[in-house]
Amino acid sequence: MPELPEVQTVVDSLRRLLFQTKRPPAIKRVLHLRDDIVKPPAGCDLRRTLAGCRILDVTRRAKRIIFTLDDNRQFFIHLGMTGRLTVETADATVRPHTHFIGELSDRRQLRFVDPRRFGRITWLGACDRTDDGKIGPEPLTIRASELEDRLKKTKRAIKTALLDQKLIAGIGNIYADEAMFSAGIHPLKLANELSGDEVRRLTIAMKKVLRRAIKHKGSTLRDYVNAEGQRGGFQLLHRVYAREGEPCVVCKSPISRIVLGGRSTHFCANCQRERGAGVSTAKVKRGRGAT
DNA sequence: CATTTCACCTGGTGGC
DNA sequence: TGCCACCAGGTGAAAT
Repeated sequence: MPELPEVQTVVDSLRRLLFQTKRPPAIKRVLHLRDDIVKPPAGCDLRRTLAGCRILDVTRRAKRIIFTLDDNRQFFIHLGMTGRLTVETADATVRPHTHFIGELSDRRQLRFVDPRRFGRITWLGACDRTDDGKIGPEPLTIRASELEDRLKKTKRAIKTALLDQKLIAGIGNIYADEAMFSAGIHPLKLANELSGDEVRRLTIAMKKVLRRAIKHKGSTLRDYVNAEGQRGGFQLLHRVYAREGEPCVVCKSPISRIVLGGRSTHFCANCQRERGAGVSTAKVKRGRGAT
């Protein structure tokens, strides 16, 4: 479930919690670890490897939470659909489906909980650079020209393309739908057929939606919380996602839902036209009453 | 090679 | 109340 804004919010809160003192915290020991959430599974004994490691930094790349340890060693946690990563006091109740507990130097605990177990802890070992090559650029900083180049190379529907982490990394189902609504682009439009203007609109809309979502600490539909256990608030500001049948906030026509590549896809058939330039929702005036 | 489908998991919801 | 089908923020392997 967590997409870029939720992951960024987790990272922000983790940094607040972990780096409040001058001395970087250490993982004293691993109190609990379910082995089958570790990648590569047979690679290394994470319990032993992590014991005594200092956490020098926590950052985000796409939907990954990257921990940088001593000697440039890194691992990252992907939250999958239902993962939570929190820092809690030792006496806090341990939730069901807790798969990792690391005891920190100040006795607090770093805990990873994930009921569906789609999340993973990936050990990267010592490396200068996270294996970036395999995933696409960051949506918050990509330029319209680069997005256009990448979209030109695929004939898939634009919605499907946005969800492809190799094409652009960090966008998931909620923010793909929200960004396309904001840009006034129909989800079925073919990626390589977007005009230059449409790609520019999409680039701007995507960044705007993601930034606003980060400001509201992400969307909590069910499980998602930040490292302090707090829910996000952006779900209240969704304009199309999970609003099937409800009136479009711009034109009042009912929001449509289709299934695309196995994923629920929400859009306004009036504001997001499949052919032609479409109507930029930013420009549409609410057409109330007789004017 | 590009694209689509499916499997991986658990839990919540709504219909009967 | 119980049972069951269906749905969910993701992604990588297998099939087409």
